[in-house]
Amino acid sequence: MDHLETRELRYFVAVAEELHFGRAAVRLGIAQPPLSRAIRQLEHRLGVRLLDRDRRGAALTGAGEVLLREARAALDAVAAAARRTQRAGDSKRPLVLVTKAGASHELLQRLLGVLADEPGAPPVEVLLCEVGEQARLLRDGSADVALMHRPFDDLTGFDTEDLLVEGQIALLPAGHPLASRDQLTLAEVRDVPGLPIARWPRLDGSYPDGPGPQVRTQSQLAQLVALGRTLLVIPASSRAWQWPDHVAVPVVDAPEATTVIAWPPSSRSREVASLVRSAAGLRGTAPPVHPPG
Amino acid sequence: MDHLETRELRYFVAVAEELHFGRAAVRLGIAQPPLSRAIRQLEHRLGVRLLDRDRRGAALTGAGEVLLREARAALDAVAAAARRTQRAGDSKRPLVLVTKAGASHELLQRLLGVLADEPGAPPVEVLLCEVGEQARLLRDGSADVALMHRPFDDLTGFDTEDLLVEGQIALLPAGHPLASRDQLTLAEVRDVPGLPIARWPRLDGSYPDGPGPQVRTQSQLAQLVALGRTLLVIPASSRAWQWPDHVAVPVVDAPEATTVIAWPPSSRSREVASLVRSAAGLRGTAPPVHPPG
DNA sequence: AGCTCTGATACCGGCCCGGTATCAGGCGGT
DNA sequence: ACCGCCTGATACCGGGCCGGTATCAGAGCT
Repeated sequence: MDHLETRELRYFVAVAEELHFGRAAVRLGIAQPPLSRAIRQLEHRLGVRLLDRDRRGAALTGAGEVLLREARAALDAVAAAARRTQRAGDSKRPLVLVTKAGASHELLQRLLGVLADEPGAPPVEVLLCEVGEQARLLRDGSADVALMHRPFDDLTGFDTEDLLVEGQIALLPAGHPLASRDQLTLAEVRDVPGLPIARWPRLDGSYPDGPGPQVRTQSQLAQLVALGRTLLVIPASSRAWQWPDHVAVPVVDAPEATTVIAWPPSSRSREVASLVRSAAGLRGTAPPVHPPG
Repeated sequence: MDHLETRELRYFVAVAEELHFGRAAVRLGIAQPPLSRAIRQLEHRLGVRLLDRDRRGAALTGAGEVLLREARAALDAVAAAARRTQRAGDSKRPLVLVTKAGASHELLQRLLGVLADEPGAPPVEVLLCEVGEQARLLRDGSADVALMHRPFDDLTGFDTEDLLVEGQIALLPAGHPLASRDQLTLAEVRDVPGLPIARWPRLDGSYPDGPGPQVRTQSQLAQLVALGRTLLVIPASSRAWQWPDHVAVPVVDAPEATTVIAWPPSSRSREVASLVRSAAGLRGTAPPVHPPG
């Protein structure tokens, strides 16, 4: 058996995602017949049936599901190789640090402040992304390091260093009965009448069933809270993006949220190591969870 | 910029490892001119110089070193995609568990025993490898799970579950003065006259400098100990491969060794999950470190 | 039956990969 | 200084494979 080419993997991923040869071909910018042939060759090469063709499209076999998952990871690795190599070519390129927009704002500010003061520190470019995108940007080489949050983000496959452990708060619309409380419990927050928890898209882009509004970005979420349509429980440091119409109330029994700095285990460059060291130096200097007074 | 193909990565890795276009071409089974052209195209495509050509061969640039590391990881991921897909095609294929030959022998025996008794457990094929090979076999899809040892093995990029924490022992030639001791300390074991620590090959195949003998396999090592040429400090459970000519003495202040079960984060199949669960069920049943009596 | 939508097949042209032959240049030996 | 020798680079050619167009085959629907 000789080696797979990324072209074959890209073609397969397109078909597996569209479950339709014609649409996949359009997405790839080629015609349908060569695509059918390529998939057939791939199946023959691997000796495994990947798709069950049908009059109304195609369906993944068990092996096809495995290959879809593996192929995505492999393509990310190849893309990462290209991106990281190109960035290694630019001498004195900045490191890219990615974080969820709005999360861990104080920590990030302090980190950037420390780096600005240190003469030897590498320049850092901050890339803000939406929820759940950090892992992909880190995996495919678009970013060098990420601030992520345990237990919310998927940290598998990364090296991490804990930076900050904090409690969580409920973010409520100002004026809501619960907003005047000093503290809340998870049981009180769950199933609040008229304030269902918002629903995030799954990895495949579909939404779970439920009563809450569908959201895709944090600004959508922030506005929905301000409009009195939903509430959320988030790490205390996310208060940074609190609106005037928001009220934050500590949730005393919520699991602790840990902010970590994460990087791909393969990229152990001096610059990344230095950045991680600077970040680790901030550990234990968490601001108080409750506002003073 | 369009996409890299694995062919280009394989070619580059060959050249980067050989540092010689001619030898790399032989290894790849192609002629030298197309290889030179392919590398040149790759450099042009990435917009980065990867190799400094020279009258006596080639040398990696900084970007080249990055690409070598990344390309190896990417090629492993692609190979893993192929292997895992093929194995997914065989219905009721056994899971492959890889471990260092001789390590954690009792734990492995107990694990296999438990799995044999459980009716729903997946069949397991055991693959024994040499030191440091587990990570690669796991990464490239040749194995589904591995028994590895912290802090000795490189666990980056894998999900793990701790199975067994144990002390370490010194394995000495029978008849050596230290062999009659009840226990030893690291300081005593270090720099024993006439018993230098053996040297293992680095990732690139070269050996570090030092007085000890060069070894590549555990059986070489075992024999060298029996011959009175070296000593080693290993987890207590590795006594399983103790020879009659070996004597094991606990090293009281050696760092603890943890046996973990590891698997690629991408392969979260039911079978792997079930195997990990069975293995985790053995936790805390470590045999005593000191032989009874 | 006929339309439509699916993927499969047939065939052809162009590109790119890989081979052979050759070149260019630095180094070492006598 | 000459000549081999080794390095990678260049030139050119042939074939295979990829991708395009045209067409087929079969099932569901009206």
